[in-house]
Amino acid sequence: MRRTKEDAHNTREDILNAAVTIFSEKGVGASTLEEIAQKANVTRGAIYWHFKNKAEIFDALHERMHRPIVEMLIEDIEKDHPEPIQQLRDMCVRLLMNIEEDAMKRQAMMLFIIKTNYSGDMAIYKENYLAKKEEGKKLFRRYFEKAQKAGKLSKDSNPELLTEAISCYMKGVLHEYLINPEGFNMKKKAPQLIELFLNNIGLNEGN
Amino acid sequence: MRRTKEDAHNTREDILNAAVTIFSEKGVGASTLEEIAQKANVTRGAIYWHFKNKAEIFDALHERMHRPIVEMLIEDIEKDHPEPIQQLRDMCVRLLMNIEEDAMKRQAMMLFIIKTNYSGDMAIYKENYLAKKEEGKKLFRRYFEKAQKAGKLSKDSNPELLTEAISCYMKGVLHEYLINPEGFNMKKKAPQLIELFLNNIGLNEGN
DNA sequence: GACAACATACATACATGAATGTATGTTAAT
DNA sequence: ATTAACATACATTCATGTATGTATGTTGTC
Repeated sequence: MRRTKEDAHNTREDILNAAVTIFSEKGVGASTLEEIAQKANVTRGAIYWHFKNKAEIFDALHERMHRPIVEMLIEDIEKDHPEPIQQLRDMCVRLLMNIEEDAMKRQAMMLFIIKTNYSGDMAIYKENYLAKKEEGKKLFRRYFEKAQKAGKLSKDSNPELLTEAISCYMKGVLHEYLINPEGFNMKKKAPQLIELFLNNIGLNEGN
Repeated sequence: MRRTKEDAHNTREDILNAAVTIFSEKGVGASTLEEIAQKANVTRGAIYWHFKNKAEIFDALHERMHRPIVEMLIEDIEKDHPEPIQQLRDMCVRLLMNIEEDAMKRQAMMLFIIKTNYSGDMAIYKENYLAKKEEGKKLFRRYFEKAQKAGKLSKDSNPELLTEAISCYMKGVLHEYLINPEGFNMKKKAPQLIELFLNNIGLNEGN
């Protein structure tokens, strides 16, 4: 039966929210539309009304789930801070902690780093994933550029390489956490791991 | 018809080798026994003669694929070296390079880090994965312990934390490489990334 | 040594269930 | 009255697991 536009919008949201949960638990490939429908309290017919297939659901999720994390970084880098490396350090710790606390962000990371197999039907989304990853790296890079401009990074530092390194490290820490959340004490480890790495960057910090 | 024991053994190996390739391309969940059978030039009947199901193939692969990497680390750590941190540095670089060059090792990493969704039927293998990961970490730790004993690590260093850090970092670098091998220049980046990282966590050469 | 009986190592055929996509029915908004 | 937003029914395909067929290695008996 026909519903209001608001009801239809809510149904679509329910489907997407259900999909996030199922996808991030079971992986995209092993999730069925029936499961998603049940989780959303609708039938598969409703899913097919709103989306062409599973891949289109994934597509709809893609941007919306990256956004909060990207926005967090953008918001932070645009703040004035006398010590950009310290700023980056705090940001990394905060990001890791926040991913643990905020289910939406955690599911986003789980979905894109662990639970999506970018081959077969999903291969077309690898470009999206790589683009988003590159976007995140550019944001990290801005911290180093800011530090360099402020003279807080030694002359022989290479922002490109530092960006690459912190990206790898953050991904590694996240992967370790996401693969076994109960076995990884994020509150304790995030500060330790990040400080260990970022402590010696720009040894003229505070000069 | 009955074959020789050697023929049967060869068939089993063909099946396992085919499975590695298919699994590491398509992911375990999206691989079918028919594909593996075709790759191995046998029928599904042969697979069912040798293995109960897909999971049992995965099980058979588990130990054998970790072994070369673990052995590489064991062999290295057991060598006498006056500079254990330098030794670790070289080992990390060599490991990354070797994973790029050696298809077996690369497929192993691809399979266990990227292409296996440890949920559903595969959830029972998560423990195996975590155990192997822990084994690798213990080997990394031995470098730090060796360095500490040789007085090449400062008194306030924490081998546990250093082990955790290098493990996360190596995983991050590998993940970056494996998700997009064509876009990652391992020969150029591995030495740079490893040197930068170890320098920044206070493991400067010549300490 | 010859040969029959048995069993192995597959190949092929059959049975089934699950998931997807499409068609059709229903009902309420517009 | 029309049509959107679903729910339900139908059709199809695919992958898995099981059953059966085939032919050759192995072993025991004569």
